Amino acid sequence: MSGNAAQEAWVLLTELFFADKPRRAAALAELGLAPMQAGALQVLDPERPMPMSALAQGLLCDNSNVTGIVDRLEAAGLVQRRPDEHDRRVKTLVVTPKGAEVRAQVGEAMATPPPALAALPATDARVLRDLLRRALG
Amino acid sequence: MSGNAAQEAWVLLTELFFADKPRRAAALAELGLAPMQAGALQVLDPERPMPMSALAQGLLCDNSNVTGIVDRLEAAGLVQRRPDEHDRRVKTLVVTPKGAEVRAQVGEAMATPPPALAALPATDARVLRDLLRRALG
DNA sequence: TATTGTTATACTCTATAACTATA
DNA sequence: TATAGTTATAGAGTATAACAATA
Repeated sequence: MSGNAAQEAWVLLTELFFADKPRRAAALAELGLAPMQAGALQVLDPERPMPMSALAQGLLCDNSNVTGIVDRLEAAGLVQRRPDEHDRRVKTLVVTPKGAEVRAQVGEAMATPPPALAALPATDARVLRDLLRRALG
Repeated sequence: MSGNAAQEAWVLLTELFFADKPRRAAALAELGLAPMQAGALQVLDPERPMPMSALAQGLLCDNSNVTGIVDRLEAAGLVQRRPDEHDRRVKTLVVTPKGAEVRAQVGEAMATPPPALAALPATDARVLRDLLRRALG
């Protein structure tokens, strides 16, 4: 069972992610965001308002969870609920200018690789990136 | 800023992890464990009892968080608190036989790579594993 | 005085089911 | 009937500060 390279790689990746937990938490705390609030901002597109249900799908969670998350983003002035023009059951989420700013900061913080990756020789980094592009492509 | 291979790789890895969230949640739900309970079981060593504080360190969280997590593991019969022999402030955590069983199941579930990784050609998987081994030392 | 583990408090996230208003 | 979003409820994790027992 231990002669599986993909499995070993996955375990190593899990360790890499877990070790990065404090850095992510600190970065989000500095922006005043809880994890799912940050995730929601990333899923939302400032240029393309989307319904609550689309956000739930993007966050891989239930519609009912999204209500509270959006409540808090709205209270922070980062997002607004707007009635949909065609279906009056739907509420469309608009990212405010301030929300777009914070969103960019979140994106930057989350895209910063942890030390172990940042320290990779350029060749290795490219090999890794290309391999992942192919795998997820 | 976008010409950074390590950064792109990190973003792809984040996506890979995020997409795997439902699978992990389902696997743990089947074992009747919440995420941090599963993490605690992984950090604990059935052969080497450790203090609460060591578990907190392993979980990268505060001592106060561990109290509740261990309460629940103990209620489930997976772990026991035992007084330390040398320092009466310390409580030592012992994994029960049932705990060791569940721990192994958690380990197996978490080591299962997501589809995108499992589908890698053997050569790619080895390249990835070796690269990560080097990066994480 | 410092440390281990607990308690208290307040907030966030999760899962489920019931509810409303629309369709 | 079915769907979008909300509400209600209960459990779980988080951060912080205060606390008791022990060192």
